[in-house]
Amino acid sequence: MSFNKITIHDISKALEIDSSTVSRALNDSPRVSKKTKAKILAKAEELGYQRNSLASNLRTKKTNTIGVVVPRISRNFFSTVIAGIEETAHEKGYNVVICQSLESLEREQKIAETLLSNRVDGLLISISMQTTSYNHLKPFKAYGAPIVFYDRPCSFESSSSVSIDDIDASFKATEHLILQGCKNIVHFGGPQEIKLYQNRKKGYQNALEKHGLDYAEDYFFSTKLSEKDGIAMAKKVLALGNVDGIYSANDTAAISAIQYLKSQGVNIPKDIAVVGFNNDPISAVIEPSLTTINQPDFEMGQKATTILINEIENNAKPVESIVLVSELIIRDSSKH
Amino acid sequence: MSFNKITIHDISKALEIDSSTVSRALNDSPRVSKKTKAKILAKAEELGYQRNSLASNLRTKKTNTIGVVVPRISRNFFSTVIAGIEETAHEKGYNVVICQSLESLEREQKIAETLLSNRVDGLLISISMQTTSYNHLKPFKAYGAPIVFYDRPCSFESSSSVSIDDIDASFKATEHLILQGCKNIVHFGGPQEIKLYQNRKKGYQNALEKHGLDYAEDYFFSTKLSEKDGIAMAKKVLALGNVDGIYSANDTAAISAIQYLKSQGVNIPKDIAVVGFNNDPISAVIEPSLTTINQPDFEMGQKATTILINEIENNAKPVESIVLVSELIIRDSSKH
DNA sequence: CTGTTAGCGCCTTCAC
DNA sequence: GTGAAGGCGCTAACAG
Repeated sequence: MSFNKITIHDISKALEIDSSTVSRALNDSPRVSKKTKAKILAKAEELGYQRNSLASNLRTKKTNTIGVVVPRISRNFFSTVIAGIEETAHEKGYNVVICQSLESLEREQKIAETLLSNRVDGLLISISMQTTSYNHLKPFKAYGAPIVFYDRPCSFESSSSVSIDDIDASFKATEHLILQGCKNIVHFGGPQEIKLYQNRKKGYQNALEKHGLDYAEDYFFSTKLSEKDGIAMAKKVLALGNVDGIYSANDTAAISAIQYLKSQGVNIPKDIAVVGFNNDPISAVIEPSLTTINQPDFEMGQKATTILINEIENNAKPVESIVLVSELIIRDSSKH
Repeated sequence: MSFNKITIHDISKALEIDSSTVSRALNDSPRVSKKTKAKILAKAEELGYQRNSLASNLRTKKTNTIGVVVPRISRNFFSTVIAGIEETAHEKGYNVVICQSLESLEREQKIAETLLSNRVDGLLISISMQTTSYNHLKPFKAYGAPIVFYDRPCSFESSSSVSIDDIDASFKATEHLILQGCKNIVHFGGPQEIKLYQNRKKGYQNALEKHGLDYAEDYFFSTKLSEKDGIAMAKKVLALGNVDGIYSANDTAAISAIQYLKSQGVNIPKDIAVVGFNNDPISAVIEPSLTTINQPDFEMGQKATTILINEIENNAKPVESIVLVSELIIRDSSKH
């Protein structure tokens, strides 16, 4: 098992050059002559030297790594945010460590501990649905590692957060239906313990109010975001009889609802117009009649990362709360 | 900026107990009396001590971390594999670092370098579509860090690989259509530079051959796996006129094709039966008429991780190639 | 430009 | 059971 574990000292010995010079050369320091630099790099290559970042990071107290905590990578919304995070991070010379909390506080706590013990320079986190206490995040601040909350804002000490204006997006969506002439608009909502879904409901109510329409309890359906919810709700819609508009806070539900309604002979969007979130690129292909709310997800990843790196490198103070705005993609306005 | 950077020495001083004992206590060594252990843990808590894994990993030459390279986390297939990987890894006390190559060799190389320099104990990798040379993986072996290839096998030195028997899955899918009475079966294939899609085509051809059906070039459509391919292919199917079965190597394409065909008045599965891959849980809801091939994706993640950890911990020699088998989920066999 | 010295925070012999 | 000493691999003063 004589494995190849070459250190700068091996290069140093082989060349009879001090290890500190070797270190400088490997870090492309300007304080080493081109000639020796070349010699060192050649020898490193020859011996199959592989830098040990653990040692280097320990010494410099910097890992150039950002920890990212995400509820679930498989959700298209989040994987797009991650893409934005990675783009900006790599651009600025940072690595990214992605961890899934799976909406579990316990996992989130464990993740936080590992990330901190591995001394990430900063943390980007979208807290789990279960998270109500933030003790597991305090050590980061105590260590001088900034935290930026994305998507799910959170009033925790002084930390930046980047999120989407959900009330505004919902308001736009609902108003769009109203302006098309809808009078009986149903809202497929999400779990009301979550701020996000509270806000979406609020935007819906605001739009109704502005246009003099009444809010009715039985026009609000709470879903658990499962795939089958759409169908169940579509059935309720049919039972109500007079529904002419649906604003869905969840694309999965909206799509299966449309599918079901169509199979029952309902004409979408003529009979019932639908607005939902376009979190899945495939939904546009599958369901072109769905007017969608386009969320600035990628942009959110970029923005959050930019803010975080600024706090890491320049000790910038938190910007508190940045809110991004969604836009409506209207594919079919031929209602009525 | 007086940040809280407590080390074992701070605890050591505060308690007048040597740092080596503190270290032992924090690692729950049996060679420390319960009493001092309790005292140390209490003090650690009190001072807000946070372990520095960089130092500890540097010293022990073990990170208890597995590097995972995945082409794209947003693909449902891969995120399920990752779920399997994480389950097994965490069970056995390992952390997981997930990196996306985005099908780029250049990124894959950079990722490999960072993972190795951070001294992951082993690597799980599904190589990018661009990858043909494996020089970036050699240093892992030189370092004694085992590699396990998952999903996209790869003959690289002696390394284990876990993959799915694609020929078998395709054969089953096609045979299922034949046994239902289909005679003119089209295959929606993937890029033929990729082994996976070659194999899927081969399984399709094998089934035709076994049942005495001819393979026709114009019944094979090569897709680039984009969302729009399904519709384009559905149009070709209609142009052919006599197609009564579709075996799709890609669920996205299959679903949009079905949607399009239905919109053109085709009865699925009566007129044309379809079998595709169920890589997206939503597809089952959206398109219940799609008979699906259920891939052992989660299982693959678990298996690959088990093998890797075994190689890491017991220096087990590679098992070369493990092949997992898919099963068919028949939702509607009422063809004709 | 290069070498000397010291130490990041932790763990692990080896003593006692 | 606990302490003393040394070093994992690298880098950052400080010299010269």
